[in-house]
Order: sequence, then C-alpha cells, then structure tokens
Amino acid sequence: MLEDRRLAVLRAIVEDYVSTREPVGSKAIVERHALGVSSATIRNDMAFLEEEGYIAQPHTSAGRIPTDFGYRAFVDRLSGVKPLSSAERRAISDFLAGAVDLDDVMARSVRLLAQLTRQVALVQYPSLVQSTVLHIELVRLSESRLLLVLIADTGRVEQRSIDLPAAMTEDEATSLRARLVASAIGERCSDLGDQLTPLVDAATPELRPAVAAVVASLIEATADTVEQRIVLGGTANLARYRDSFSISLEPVLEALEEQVVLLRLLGEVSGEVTVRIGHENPVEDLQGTSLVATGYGRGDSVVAGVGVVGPTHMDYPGTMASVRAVAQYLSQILDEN
Amino acid sequence: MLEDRRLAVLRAIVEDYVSTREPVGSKAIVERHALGVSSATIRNDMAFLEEEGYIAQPHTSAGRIPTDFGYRAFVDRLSGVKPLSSAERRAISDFLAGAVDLDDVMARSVRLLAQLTRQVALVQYPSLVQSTVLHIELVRLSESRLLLVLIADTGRVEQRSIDLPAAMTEDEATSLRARLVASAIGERCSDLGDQLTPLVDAATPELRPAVAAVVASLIEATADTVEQRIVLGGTANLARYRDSFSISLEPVLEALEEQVVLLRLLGEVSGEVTVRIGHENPVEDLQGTSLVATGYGRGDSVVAGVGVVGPTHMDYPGTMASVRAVAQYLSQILDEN
DNA sequence: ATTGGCACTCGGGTAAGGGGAGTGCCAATG
DNA sequence: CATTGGCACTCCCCTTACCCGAGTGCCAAT
Repeated sequence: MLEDRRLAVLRAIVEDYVSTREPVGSKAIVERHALGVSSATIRNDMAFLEEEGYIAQPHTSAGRIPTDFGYRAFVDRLSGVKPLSSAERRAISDFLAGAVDLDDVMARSVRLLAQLTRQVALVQYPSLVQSTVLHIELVRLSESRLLLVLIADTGRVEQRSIDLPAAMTEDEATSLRARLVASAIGERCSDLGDQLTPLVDAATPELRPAVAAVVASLIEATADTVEQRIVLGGTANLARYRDSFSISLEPVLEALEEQVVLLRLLGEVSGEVTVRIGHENPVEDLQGTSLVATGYGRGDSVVAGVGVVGPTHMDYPGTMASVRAVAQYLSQILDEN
Repeated sequence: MLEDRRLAVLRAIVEDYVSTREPVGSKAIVERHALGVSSATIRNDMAFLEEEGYIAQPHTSAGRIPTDFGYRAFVDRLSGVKPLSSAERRAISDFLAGAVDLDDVMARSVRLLAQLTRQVALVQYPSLVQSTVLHIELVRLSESRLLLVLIADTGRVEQRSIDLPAAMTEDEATSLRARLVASAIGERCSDLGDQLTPLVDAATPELRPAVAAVVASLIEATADTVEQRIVLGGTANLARYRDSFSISLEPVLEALEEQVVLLRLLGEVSGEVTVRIGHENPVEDLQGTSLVATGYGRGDSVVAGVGVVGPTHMDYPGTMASVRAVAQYLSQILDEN
C-alpha cells in the first residue's frame, strides 16, 4: 500500500520528466496525478526514493529527476508495453510491404523505426552465420579475375572479386562453379569451411591455388567478424536532444559511426526486448544514452538485431512497443522468403 | 596594383576567418600578413570590399566576415588547389587498396574523405545507367519466386526478388536465364528495356506473364530514379560546427538523410571540382553550408559523384584537393576492374 | 593614395539583485 | 504512525546595470 504509492510517485516523476524534461516537484505531481494525498506526503516519499537512489536533485532546491536506477525500476516494475494503435501497425506493414529487396527492407526499416520513435534507429542485416546457402555464382571477369556471389536464404547477397594467382579458362570456371554449387548449396554458411576444403584437395595441381583462393574468399566473406552489417538512421533526431547528453553529442555521433560499437550494442539481443539504461551501456561514449533492442528472425532463431538509441529520458513503453513491432514485421518478411 | 592589394585583403580575411572563426579586424590583418601598409589603409580597402559585397560586419563595431560572394571570389580568383602531402596520398591509396568489394570501396571512401576533410562526406555508387551488364543470374527460390541478380561492369550488384504470377519449373527458369544472359550481357543498362522486350513477345503464351514480370523487374532496377545510391559519413563532424549553422544543425542532418536531396547535390557533377557556396545551394536547408564535389569514372565518362558538405567557412583549397584526390583514386580502382 | 589620430559604437563579460519554485522540518491531527 | 498545513530557507536563474576593449569611420596631414 505504502510501497505502492511510492512506486506510483516514481512512475509519476519518470512520466512527467520524460514529457516535460524538467525536474518534477511535489506540487506538480499532486496536480497532474490523482494520488489522493497532499504534497507534503509526496515530499516524504520523494525523500525516501532519493535515499534509495531512484531519483536525484540537480540542485538543492529543485525538483527531482530519475536516476538510471530509477528508470530501471520504472522499466522493470512499472511500465507495461504500450500497445500500438492500429493506425501505427498499418503504417508499419504498409511501409515495409513495398520493399523490393533486402537492402530496401533494411533501409525502410531503419527509416521507419527512426520516425516512429523519433530517435536513432539501428537495424542489423541477417547474420550470414545463421543463414544457409541458397546459391553461389562465379563470374569470370577476365582471365585472372573472378567475381564470387553468395546468396543466402535470408536474402543477403555477398560479393567478392578475386585476383587469381594464375589464369583460368572459361571451362575451368564453369566447372569450378558447378562443384561449388554442389558442395555448398543448402549448407549453413558457418559450415562452408568444412564443406569446401575437400574441393581444394580434389583440384588438379595447377588449379589448386586458384581454387584455394576462391574458397578462402568465400570463407572470409562468411567469417562472423566481417560479415556483420548494421544500418543506422535518424541521426537528425539526436540534434533535438542536443542538451540532454552530458557534454555534447559529438562523441555520441562518433560512437554511432563505428561499426564495432554498433555490433557490441546489438551483439547480445534475444527474442525479448532488452533495455540498457545509461551507465548500463557497455560503450563509454554512450553511457548518457539508453538502448532499446531486440532480435528478429525466422521462427525462434534470432538472425539479427534491431534497436533504438536515445536519451535516458525516453518514452520506454512506447519505444519498446515500436522496436518490438518492427522486429515482428521483419521476422514476418523473412519468413515469407 | 590597388586591385591586387584589395584581393590580398580579401584573401587574408577569408584565411584568418576560416582558421579562427572570428571576425577579422584591420589590425589583425596587418599583424598576420605582411602587406606593407597601415591598418588605416586596410580599413579603407575593407570599406570598399564591404561596399562591393565581399565581406560584412556582424555588428557595427566588429571585424569583418566573408560573405558567400566573398568566398566565391576567393575560390574563383584566389585559391589554387592545395597539393596534398605525399603522406596523405599514401594514406589514401593504402586505405582504399584493402577493399574487398564495391560496398567496401564505397564505405572506405566515405570514411576516408570524412577524415581527411573533417566534414560530412558523400560518395555515390557508380550509376547503373552508365554501366554495362557483366552478368545476369536468375535463381529459383521456390516455384513461384525468383531472385534476379544483375552484375554491372562497375562492380555493382543489384538484386530483386520476383513474385511470379504462375509457377515456373526449374527447366523453364534455366532456359529463361540463358535467354536473358544472351540478350543482356555487354549491353548498357540503360538499353535493357529495348533489348529485353523482344524476349517477352517470344515467350510461350503461358510463360509470357512470368517473363514480363522478370523483364519489368530488371528494367525497374535500372531505372535512373531508383538505382542511385549514395553513402554518407562523418556526420559527427557536423556537431563540431554546431554554432556555425544559422539556426541549428537539425535541419541540416535531416536534409542529409534524404536520398533525394543527396542526389540533387551530386546530380550535376562533372570531371572538374565544383564548389557551391551557401545560398548557391539548391537545397533550402543546406543554404548555410557549402558543397565541394566532383565526379569520378572510367576514362572520361563520369559514372558517379563524390563530395563533401561543410560550413561555408571551410578550408576550400584543402577540401578541394582531398575531394579531387579521392575521386582520382576511385577512378583508378574502377579502371582496374 | 596613405597614414596617424581620435571620437564613437556596441558586443560581451561580470557583478548585483530579486522573484519564485521547491525543499526540509515541525507540530498538529485522525 | 502516516498524513498534512505551515513556514523558513536555499538556490537557480532571469534581469539590469555597468564597464572594458576591440574595432570602426572620418579627417586632416603628408
């Protein structure tokens, strides 16, 4: 009962602070939320909440602001996931339905998510490691150059051009292509190494270096350090929060331009919506921001992540709902293929 | 003689303002530049330059700032293109040499250019319209879905998945693929429409809708409104110029997220380095910025653009040199294929 | 044409002051 | 014992006033 009201006060502070972005005073809470008690009571509760680390005062005589710990409690114990309006759901599905290929799906998703949340959106391409080979194509660009195209069942298409150690005839290329196709199609990309090394051994001595180069290139293309791709959108939204980030937004923008950083952010997503608040964030330059992320994929295997980066004082329920909805639609699109 | 000195004064103002970003006074010019005249003389010249619209005073009693018109004169009449240091040239060539495919080349270029100029970099993928078809691949995903892959001689790979109006057998797909290959390879992408429509007419009545869908998809993929792609990098650099842009950088970031806007920016590049200063810019939200851009391509045909967006008070000679150098290396890489 | 001198302008930094929102504490109350 | 009205207190921040100094424009002299 008492505990309940204190949580209600925390909720009120978080909600008001998120919407006004100004320290919340006891009086404001009484006015905007019908808690049925006086401002003095609220003040007592606030003193308690501050004691426990949920909220803080920017200055001795100002209202209260939620701490990261306070947001954490809000997310864990107070916020249901806000349901999206049917109009929003329709907008999402319409928007993604028009995509012509995987690049387009990714580009549209990131744009959509940025619009919905008014924050910076991240969308990761389906991981090759989690995919199987749908097709392999080998195109002879010149007598000593090949173009290798790998098509995965998730819609990803990877290309590599290969400088051969020695010339290769058209017939040789065609035959190599056939052998690659035979050994690789239907296999998981992560197993390509094991599947293809026999091809190198089986090749004639003069062709062996060339085959080795092709196989190496194929393995390199599917190595999980290289193959990850993440697209980013809505950075303009950061500018609206200019003064929210402790110092400036330059380090934030810089961090977001590093693929490595983005990979760390989306690296541990699961089927559930994950929230990382402020200092919970592993990336130092992003410890003034929060991350809301989840995974998407076919059935229950997560093939990639999708998420949003924004100020710690974001609308968590709304953002979580949007991220989850976009992930669901992405999964659905993947399923259709 | 007199005219010469006035231009020298303009140059001094531009250079000092670019490096200090503070209004330049007559005294400062006398101190930093050996013009051999007194500050009173400089003041007379400055009054003249202001009369003519080259410079302006932010406040009645402050130093002078170049106007867009002043920068224009500086670029046209005063600035040679600053040569790059050999270390810089080496850095460029090393950086681009490690690229494994076209996506990688584009990503590296944009990153490199952003680093060199410390501004926002734009790199456009080689236009399909200017390319010829190197290969076409048709993969049967299911009995009513095909994946179409188009490989251009510029290294671009486009993919589309196609929902067929009716089922198609493996043999039919193989045969269609062969016919596409025969008609399309070596043709310019822009001619694909003319080259491929006969295939539709030649198809059997039951296959005709399917062939039409494939051809339509191929034509759509090479339509010049759709096929353009531009990558963007170094937006973090904008944050460093936060106060340079009249209002805020939000509209600038927003404009830069619009593909359409980027296309307009790089739409009219030629082999020469083009500079658009402030209000010369066609995009309203970017009229507080300058664009330095040029084209790259094989031989003398320009296949795409590359450029930089930054504050009007940028180091034009240096930026022009970097943009030109990156374009040259891009052309070279394209030539090697 | 160039220059030194000089009065003038005005931006921006610093200091002082007051209003107001918000707090913590206390005594009273059911 | 939780709740409440009252009240003194604390600072933040906005406004005002002020001065300093860089920079200018003009003028008379060379």
